[in-house]
Amino acid sequence: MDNIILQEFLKIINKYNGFDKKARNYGTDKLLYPSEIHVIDVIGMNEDMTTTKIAESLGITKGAVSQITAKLIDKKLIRKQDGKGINEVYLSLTEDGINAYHGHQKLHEHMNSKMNKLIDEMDDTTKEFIINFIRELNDELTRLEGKE
Amino acid sequence: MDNIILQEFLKIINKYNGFDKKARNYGTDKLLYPSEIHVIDVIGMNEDMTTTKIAESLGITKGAVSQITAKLIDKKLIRKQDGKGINEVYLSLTEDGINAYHGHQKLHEHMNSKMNKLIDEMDDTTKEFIINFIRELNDELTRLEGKE
DNA sequence: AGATTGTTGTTTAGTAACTAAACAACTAAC
DNA sequence: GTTAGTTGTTTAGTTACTAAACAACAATCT
Repeated sequence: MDNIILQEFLKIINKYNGFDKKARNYGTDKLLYPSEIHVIDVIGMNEDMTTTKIAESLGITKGAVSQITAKLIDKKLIRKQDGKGINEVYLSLTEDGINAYHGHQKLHEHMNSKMNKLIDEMDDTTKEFIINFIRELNDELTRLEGKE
Repeated sequence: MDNIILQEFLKIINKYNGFDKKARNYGTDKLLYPSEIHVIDVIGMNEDMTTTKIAESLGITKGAVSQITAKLIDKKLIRKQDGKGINEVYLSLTEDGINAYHGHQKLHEHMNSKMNKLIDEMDDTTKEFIINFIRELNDELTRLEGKE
């Protein structure tokens, strides 16, 4: 009985994971690949983002970010501006970029609002339990990350 | 307060997801890439697996499987045997392959047993709630999969 | 028998998503 | 003024695929 929870949990992880793996339009006329919408997402969520900061935020190299942003500039979804620091270049969304950003957010918000609704229905004891459960699981995963 | 649950939940998904993304040895002397250990996993879990059945099980093309199995045969982790059906070729693990399979299983079992321990601590009402929560979330994700 | 259809697995060329490393361009500091 | 430390870029290489053409065989149809 108990491992129904585990099984269903793993199913969710797989599905959520696969969710951003397809190329989508996000309401624009351009096809956006997963890596591209991820970059748009961090630019949309933060101000004055640079190549280096995006790389840190996504946990990839700045070379990779440079390649992706070049494609996004080509598609006219982002643009470059002079930054404050030395050699710094700020990346910001164009109008089309903002549309894609909102399109992507909307998809996730739909799912997140569903989750929040379910969370709201819980009583406080259950919430406490879940928070604990999730935190301990997180710790365990962190511990396992370095292994072998 | 409530969105702590959501945030931590998303963190777990990301971590669990990234878990099998690194090349590992799994106790053998060969470096195994994610796609390779996934193929070893399905061969280890099922009997009389063929290229086509592995492809279906993993949701990728048989061409992709053919490429991965060629590398695994090269690394002497799997071998081919005549199958029962027409043109069918069964793939099975070598001794090294079995070791890698067990090494991989052990890592996941460690994590799953941790989860099961946490689940065991819950009372039945909480369990009911979680099962419901997870099922509804799963349905929602399935519904969103086809969108846009 | 001979041609068509339906399987099996393989190969090829191309793409996305990276990394690592060398590089250029600039400034600050010794 | 040279060295060191940033910023972003480019290149070559890798993994992990896909799509499509292909070969090899068996079963069916005519």
